[in-house]
Amino acid sequence: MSVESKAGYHHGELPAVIMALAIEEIAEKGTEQLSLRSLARKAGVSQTAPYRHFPTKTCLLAALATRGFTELKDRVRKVVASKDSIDQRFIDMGVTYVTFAIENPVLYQLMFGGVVADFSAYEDLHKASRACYLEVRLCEEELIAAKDISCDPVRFGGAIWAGVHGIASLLLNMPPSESEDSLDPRRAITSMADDIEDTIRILFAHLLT
Amino acid sequence: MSVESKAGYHHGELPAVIMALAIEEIAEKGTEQLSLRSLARKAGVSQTAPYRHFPTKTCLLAALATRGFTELKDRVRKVVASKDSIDQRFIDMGVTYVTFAIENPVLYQLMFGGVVADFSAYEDLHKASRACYLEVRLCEEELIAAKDISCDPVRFGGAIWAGVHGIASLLLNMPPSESEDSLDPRRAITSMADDIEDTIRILFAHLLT
DNA sequence: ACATTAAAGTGTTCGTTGTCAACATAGCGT
DNA sequence: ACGCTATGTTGACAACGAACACTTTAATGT
Repeated sequence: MSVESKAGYHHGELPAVIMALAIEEIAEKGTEQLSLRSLARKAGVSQTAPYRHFPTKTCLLAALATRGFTELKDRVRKVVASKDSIDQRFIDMGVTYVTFAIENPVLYQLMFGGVVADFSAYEDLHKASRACYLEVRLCEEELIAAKDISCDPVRFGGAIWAGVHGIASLLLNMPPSESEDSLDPRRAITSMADDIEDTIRILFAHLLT
Repeated sequence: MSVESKAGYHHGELPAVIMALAIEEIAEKGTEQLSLRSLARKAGVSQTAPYRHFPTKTCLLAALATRGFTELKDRVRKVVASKDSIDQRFIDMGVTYVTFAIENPVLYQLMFGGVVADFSAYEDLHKASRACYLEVRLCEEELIAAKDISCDPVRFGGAIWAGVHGIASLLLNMPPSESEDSLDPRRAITSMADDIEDTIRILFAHLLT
């Protein structure tokens, strides 16, 4: 009917709608309780319609993780492409990373929580995660070149990534009873930078002598 | 009978058997594909027998996470209780943490991967995670006292925890194509300490001036 | 303008799963 | 010996993931 698609077909919006609803439900009930059928009901379509776009439940989760990697990559790319100083760019990259995690906790958990067991089983996801990581690496390598840092790029990248990723995970998983004020990414990173410098120099350096 | 009954009842071993099998299956197929019934079949018991011990599938996952937090806490406690120097104790704590993550990837992901959405819904899990975190904090506070470090303990703890947790997550989620040699926890930590010290001093310190 | 076609959604079905209630058995304390 | 409680069994049911054949929409080429 020419009636305004009230109950009409969903055009190409169904995948986006399903994904959005999935994020909501995962945030509420967790990955385990998520059901494609209930998503379909909430979207007002047939119970098996989502399968046209996501052949399997894990495929939906993989698609969400892929979207996460892609968006994070784009955000980082913008930072890298900016005209700011290399130092500022690097800091912004860290802030961007942590900000993304806080703004998209569900996606972040799907990306790094191990729910999707084997990335290589989903080509898009595998590619996206790789592309995202390479973008971060690119920022790091620029820095290495600019600062003439004398260390293995892989190890360097690992160290930085570990720090940033650790902050993000910490902020997401922290019991809410303590340090409520530290939800600001910029504060968290500078905070960490401040303290960890002394800490690591004092402690871990011992092991290196 | 004192003889181990072959096809008899499982006595009190069923929970342990189910948990062990669950870890295996999760490692292979991921959390999503895990089924209590298949576990029961593999254990050679009735399909609903596990339900006696784990009223719900998420309860099983929560129990595994709880076990993880408890064991990690115990390991950290041993380190804290040792007679080594405070510096050494602290380093050992970090190594213990990362080692645990590498040795028990499934447990670690259940503990921090967000599969169990709401810890406070499972009292044991909530308590165990809290106890584990407090144990780490205790080690950190000893260090703060010993070194007379002038910073907020919460921020200090956060920084350290982020670093260690980041290393662990990094080692677990890293695509296997790069840096295969870095699976040794001690190397990973010293590696990070080596690089991150320069890195953070060079970069993040900029922000603090 | 129209027929053809691929994409998107529907309805139905099947095997499996999570969950539950009713029943059975082993081992324990008394 | 007796009953109690732990634990495991049996059978049942609704919901789910997944597969299939079918219908409707939108898009396209001639």
